[in-house]
Amino acid sequence: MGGSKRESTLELMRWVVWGQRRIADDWIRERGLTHEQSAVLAYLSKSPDAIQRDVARAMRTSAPSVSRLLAGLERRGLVERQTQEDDTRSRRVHVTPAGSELIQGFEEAMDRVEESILAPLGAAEQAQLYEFLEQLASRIEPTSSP
Amino acid sequence: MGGSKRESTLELMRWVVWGQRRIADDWIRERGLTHEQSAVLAYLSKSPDAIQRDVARAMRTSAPSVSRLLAGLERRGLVERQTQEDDTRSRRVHVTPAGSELIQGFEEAMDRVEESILAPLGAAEQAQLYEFLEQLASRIEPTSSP
DNA sequence: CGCCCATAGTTAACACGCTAACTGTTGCAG
DNA sequence: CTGCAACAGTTAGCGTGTTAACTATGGGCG
Repeated sequence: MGGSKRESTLELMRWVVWGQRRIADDWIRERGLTHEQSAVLAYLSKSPDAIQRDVARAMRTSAPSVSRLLAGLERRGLVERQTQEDDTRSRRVHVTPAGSELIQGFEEAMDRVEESILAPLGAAEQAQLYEFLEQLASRIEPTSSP
Repeated sequence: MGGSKRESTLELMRWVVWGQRRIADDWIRERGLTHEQSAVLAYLSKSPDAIQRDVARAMRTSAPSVSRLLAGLERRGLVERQTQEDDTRSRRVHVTPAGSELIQGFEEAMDRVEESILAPLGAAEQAQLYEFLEQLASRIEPTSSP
């Protein structure tokens, strides 16, 4: 009680994101995965020719995180990494059949989670929210290259 | 090249939040703190009689995280914890003068960060965005009690 | 050709999030 | 009064995010 403290816009955003993770857990934990592992598997399913650096950029995380994450997935037989012949620095990553089967239905499940989160808003409001966020995000992205 | 992939609303939100953390780093890292430590110090400055459980609820994190985080702050002399006499299970936490001085100006700095993030939107749009998020968040919060 | 810098990936160290398991205390029911 | 559930806090284990330092390869320039 008390504490009718006004939350900031960004606090609300953090919180909605947290709620989304919470709901998505149902699908993800059922398969013994983490959010990050699921996201990477889903990305790799759509980008079969990616090298690790591509994964890092797409997930907006660091190279060390990707290195560890993929090592874990490889240990479980969900992905495989093979060094390129023409450039032995980079390693191409591809999802194994086991990984492919495990991540099946991920996108649809996440879409349903998002729907349930956005449900309190009407279609027009959802579209407007999307536009607002797009404007904010577009000012963030270009800054990522020092 | 390629990948003009449409991002989901929640992806955009995660991304804006990430950008906010990035900008806030300037203020926080300057003082040798982390985001979580700053947030906890700021919260404790406004809630002097809090026990650790209160901190966990306010920060929306788990009891173990708070335990470790406060142990670290205590080691640096920024907070102190003392067991209650009437209920020895709980420990009241309060910020030391050193901690109070270090966190001085945090709220204002975070307000400025938020302003810079929301700058692309006009005042009316910011208000509308806030309302949308409030509606979404209000559907999330009550769910936290199983 | 050889030096130098950029790139790809790894490892290590620290902090944090979570769950599970544990200690210790409080309080209520039988 | 005894027993047991609820509660506060801690510890341990795993996975992730970050930075810093390191290896190794690729490509350009003197």
